[in-house]
Amino acid sequence: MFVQVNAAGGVPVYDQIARQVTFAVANGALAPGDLAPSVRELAKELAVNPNTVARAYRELQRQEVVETAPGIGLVIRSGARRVCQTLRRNLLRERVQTVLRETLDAGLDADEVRSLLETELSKLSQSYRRPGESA
Amino acid sequence: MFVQVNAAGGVPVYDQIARQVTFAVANGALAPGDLAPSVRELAKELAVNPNTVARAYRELQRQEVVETAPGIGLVIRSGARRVCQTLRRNLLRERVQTVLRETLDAGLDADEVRSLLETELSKLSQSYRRPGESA
Amino acid sequence: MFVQVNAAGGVPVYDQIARQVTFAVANGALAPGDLAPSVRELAKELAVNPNTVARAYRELQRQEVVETAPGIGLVIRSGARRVCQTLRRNLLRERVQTVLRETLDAGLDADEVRSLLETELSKLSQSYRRPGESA
Amino acid sequence: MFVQVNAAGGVPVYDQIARQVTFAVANGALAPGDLAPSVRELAKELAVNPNTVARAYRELQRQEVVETAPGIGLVIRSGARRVCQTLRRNLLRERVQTVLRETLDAGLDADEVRSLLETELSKLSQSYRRPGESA
DNA sequence: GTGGTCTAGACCACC
DNA sequence: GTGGTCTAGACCACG
Repeated sequence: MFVQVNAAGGVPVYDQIARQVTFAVANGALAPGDLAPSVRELAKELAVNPNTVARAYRELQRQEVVETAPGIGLVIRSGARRVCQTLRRNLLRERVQTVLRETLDAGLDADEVRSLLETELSKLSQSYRRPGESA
Repeated sequence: MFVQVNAAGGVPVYDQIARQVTFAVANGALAPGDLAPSVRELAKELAVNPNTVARAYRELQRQEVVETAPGIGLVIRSGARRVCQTLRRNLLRERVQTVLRETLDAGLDADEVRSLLETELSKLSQSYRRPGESA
Repeated sequence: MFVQVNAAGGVPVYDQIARQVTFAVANGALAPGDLAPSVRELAKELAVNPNTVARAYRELQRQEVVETAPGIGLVIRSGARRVCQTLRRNLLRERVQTVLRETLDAGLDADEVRSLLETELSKLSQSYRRPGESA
Repeated sequence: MFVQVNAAGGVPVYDQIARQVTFAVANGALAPGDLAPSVRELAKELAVNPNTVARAYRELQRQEVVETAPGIGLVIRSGARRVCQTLRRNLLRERVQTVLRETLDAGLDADEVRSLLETELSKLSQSYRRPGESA
């Protein structure tokens, strides 16, 4: 499955779930018309309270990513891919801005920041050549 | 003064204070032997409860950045500069890693991440050429 | 319950609570995976402000004894037993060294110290054969 | 000089001074009729606020260890030696009891405590064969 | 004047 | 229900 949660770290579980579903749609791993995993199934798999999964889906519904198909479940909406790509772009941009602001607030200049970023990026990007491959 | 807090944003105020003092020591704006701004004074200046400032200082004390001189105030410890530089480096590295991991998890490849970072960095770094100048 | 506080004596209440929980984990009275007594419950039982208990738990969290399970409570971490045994050993050793140094600074020689310790220990140890029995 | 203070460690400075003078009298290093070091002189030597030294002497006066000899200074009173030996005994006994209670509260049994004490005592007592010799 | 501790009570997010 | 944060204000010891 494409979703995994990390209870520690302060990030709300429902948020992690919603975000990962959004990313999956943006990537095409979930396509419009597909059924999203059921609340019970996903809750069981993640060892998480069903309420938590339900809340994640509620967010996705509000953002027009999924819709309920009565008697069937939750399906990915037709316009979801574009929506999710936008959500993803805005989310990432905001996160990037925050962390860049932090480095500049700390007193580093732009080139020190660039070198820090490149160092860490080259370290990390190796493990991500084929994301999920080893998971 | 070198510290300012932002009530919104979810980051605890006591954390913002502690971090900014740490950065000030790392930068040399506060030197070992100096008295840190008093709890009451800083609380008044930031329009924040003294307990919140006290909590920030408690963290700094635990990290061996300041020590209490009873009846005098809080003084920057002798080894503080190195400690703060280490703290700053580790903090920034961890934040950078987190956000990079997020972008890669979202399905971007390394070059897309590079371009995103460079775009945002060049936008931001202009305002930081002389930090505080326009504030 | 395994914790009781003594308002007099100068020892901070939050410290007494943290120490006693540490000892309980070291003894096995609290095992990894267990839920620590809730902040509100413990505060009520000890007739102490919830903030004070929260502060004690904050210390324990910093020492990696407990971790917060959001919406659930505080759980004893997996490595906690070893950590607490180490904390206990270091704490006691330091306290013993301090008091021994005091006696030697006071001008007593080693044998005078031994006799003082044995006198007091035999007086006290009787009440502790079955700790809590007479309480 | 027989007095030295340690600002860190939480023990009030005035307390450290008073206690060390008490011990010096108990040992005979200061004898009845001797002049105690003047407030200014001692304050300067210890790099401490004169108020702090004054407070220490106030305590000693209250405990009938010293008395003011107008125009001369503070002298050790005639009965001081016995008084100081009693003070010392009570102080040490109380400190010893406290730490023993802590070890027993921590779950150690009497023999474990004995072994802990003996280990630390033999380590420490070596440096104290001739106290102050290397200072 | 300084910091440290504690109480009381509010509000938030999460489950 | 849970913990986390913050405010408001009191009291203490120290210098």
